Amino acid sequence: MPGTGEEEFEQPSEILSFLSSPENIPQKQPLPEPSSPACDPPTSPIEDPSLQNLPCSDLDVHTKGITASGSTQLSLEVKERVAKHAVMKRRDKVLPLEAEHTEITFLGRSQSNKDPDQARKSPSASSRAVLPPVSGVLKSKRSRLSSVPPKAQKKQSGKKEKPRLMTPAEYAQQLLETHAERYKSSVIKFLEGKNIFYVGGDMQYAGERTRGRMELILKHGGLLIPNFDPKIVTHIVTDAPKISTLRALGYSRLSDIPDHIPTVKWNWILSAIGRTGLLGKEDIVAKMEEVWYYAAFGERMEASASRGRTLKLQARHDTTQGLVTPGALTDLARSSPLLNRDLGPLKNQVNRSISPQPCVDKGKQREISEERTGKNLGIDPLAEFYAEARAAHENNWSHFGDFDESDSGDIEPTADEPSPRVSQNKQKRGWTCDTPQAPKSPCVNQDILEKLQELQELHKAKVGDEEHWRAYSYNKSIRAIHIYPKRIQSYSEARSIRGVGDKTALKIKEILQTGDLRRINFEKTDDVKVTRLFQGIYGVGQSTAFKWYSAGCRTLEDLRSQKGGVRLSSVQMIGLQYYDDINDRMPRSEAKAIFELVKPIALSFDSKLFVEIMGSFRRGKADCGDIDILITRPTDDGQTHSGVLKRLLAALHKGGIITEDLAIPENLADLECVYRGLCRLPSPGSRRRRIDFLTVPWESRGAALLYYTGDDIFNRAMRLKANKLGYSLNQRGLFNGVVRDVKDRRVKLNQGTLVASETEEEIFRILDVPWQEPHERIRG
DNA sequence: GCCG
DNA sequence: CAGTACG
DNA sequence: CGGCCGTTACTG
Repeated sequence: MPGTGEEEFEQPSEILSFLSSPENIPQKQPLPEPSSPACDPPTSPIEDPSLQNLPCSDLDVHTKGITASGSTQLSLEVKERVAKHAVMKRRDKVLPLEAEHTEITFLGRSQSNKDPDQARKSPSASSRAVLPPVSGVLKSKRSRLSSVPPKAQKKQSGKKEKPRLMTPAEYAQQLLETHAERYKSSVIKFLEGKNIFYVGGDMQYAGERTRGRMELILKHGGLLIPNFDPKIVTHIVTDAPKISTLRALGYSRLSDIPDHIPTVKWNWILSAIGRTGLLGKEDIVAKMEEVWYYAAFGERMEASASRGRTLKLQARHDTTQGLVTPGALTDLARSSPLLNRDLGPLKNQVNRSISPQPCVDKGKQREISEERTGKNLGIDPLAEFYAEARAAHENNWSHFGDFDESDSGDIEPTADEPSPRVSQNKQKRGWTCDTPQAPKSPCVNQDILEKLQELQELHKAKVGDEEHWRAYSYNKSIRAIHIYPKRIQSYSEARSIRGVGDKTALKIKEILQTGDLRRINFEKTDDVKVTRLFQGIYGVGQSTAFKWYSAGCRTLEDLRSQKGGVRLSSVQMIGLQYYDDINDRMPRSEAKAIFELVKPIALSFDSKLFVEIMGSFRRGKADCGDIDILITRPTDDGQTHSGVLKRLLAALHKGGIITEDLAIPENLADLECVYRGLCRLPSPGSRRRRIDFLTVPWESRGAALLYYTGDDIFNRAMRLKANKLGYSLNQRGLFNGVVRDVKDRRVKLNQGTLVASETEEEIFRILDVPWQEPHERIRG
């Protein structure tokens, strides 16, 4: 990936001439072998590395924490609404328009209109609100990918800790003496009240990494303890191996560490830093109570876990009373609650996509942004570390089971000491869209998952609604099990998980007992295998696949030779031709490269266009199945984007970027169009990639962003919730007062009134769904 | 398939 | 209209 | 027992 993220797009004209240069001759892809292994449909995509760990409890904290009273009220209202709606439904299935709701609607809209600038001031807004082309989503993504230029921070840190060699203890001591002035910058002091002993590894020399980390600890309100003292220290933070850590502590065994002092990895702090834009201080602090999750050594985990809330009290006790905590620091922390995003340009880059609390009410938000505008801090010496934190946050580094040591015998929290995660997981209510999920990649129930996934795929390939919903159901159980923290031990434990019913629990039991699931081989019949193969062709579903199977076709070659008289549509023909290309995912960088060819062309037609890449790319995935591009345009000058898609497609065709059309909108001049096609990089050997364009009216950009960002499961969950609340949500907006057919609830008799559509957060808020960044919207 |  | 696809 | 996203959009 090319680096800095600062490079500007090439000039449109250059691009155009490049595109039309004769050397870009599309080359034919070889046809895939009939039974090539790649024929298997893309099953269970690797989990997104960009996921973060937000346990479900965030929901609670969300609503009671920073979330202002206003939104709590909204919450309540939503609850009432659900109840009311349920009753109404039973009676006559007609939805009332409530007066109180109109008010909310009004509030919602006024928020988005009143202060359009505000979105821009908030660094995270770029991903939440639609912005003019310059500061779009892409930019924030790019800057995140790139590493922050180290120059700026070197300068400052060089000034302070000259070449002088210091031990970590000495450095810590020095910091303690001098830091009060230095860290008046506004960040969330989530380490306040915590006395931290940091072990970097080398006890003789405090390296750059150690020094930086120590500064970060102080910067976030933590108290750095130079020399370990179990009476003072509340947390040990270490990335060093067991031996060196023990040496630093002066102990000989891990068990010598007092039980009340959790020993956590640096990730513990990193992940908190990574959340500073997403959560408020209380939320982060609460989050950090889950020290067991970041345990540095497996065998120390229980000690940390059982400590639980005693820690909080104790920490407070130890510190605020006497120990250092300079007053100035505390004051500042208090006066600037939510701020770590305005630390100058560098910092902004790093944190740009972080969002504030979704539900923060208007007044509060203004407060914050005003406070922010006054500040003018220079370059943050710690920018590099923020980048690191950001990355950790997004890449889900700190997950359960990620221990440096191999001796993790009893990772499992004991049954009588259920981890916070367990209770969260057993949540009995709530919508799928409400809770950001962070599946732990090495899942303790991996074997079960694999079997169920296999079964799901088999059912998915079959014909009929019944099978369809069966597969759907498997998907839900799989997700539930994936986030279940413990190894499932029994039928009843499996049953206790929401989404796992009798049948699945029985299957799990069989897997536990025999290590196998006979049902899989039972279902894995020849027709399913072939059907699955055929459905890998774009434009072929269960129905067609089965038809072809019935006609005697068994391989892709059979289809090519039209065995049994089967006929392929033109789209299916293309799908067959590029079977492997279409079914493979592309690296994120390639999606970006293609997008960066496309965007300037569009902008060359009209510089006011909003052109953004959506889908899995916007969700931060490392690989993308396709490229989804959203196009719209503000209408404040009386113009629209009508017609640009037509021109754009023509240019892309001419440039050999778009090679095949799969679906062309009926009227290319409409403001709202969907185009699907294949494209490729204009370089030799490049493969065909799926590309989609979606154009929408400017007013519905929020709903469109929401829809086009996905993922699919998240969207369905949002729409389901909307429906249950009496709304209707689609890519055009959130509607209220929809009257549905009494006989068939799915049929709407009127389109309802528009409630929200201009910004994503508006829709989140009205539906009372905690705000989630694109990368947090992964449910599949 | 699961859930209400 | 059914089938397929999109997130 | 009915619902499980969308009066989604495009193809044929």
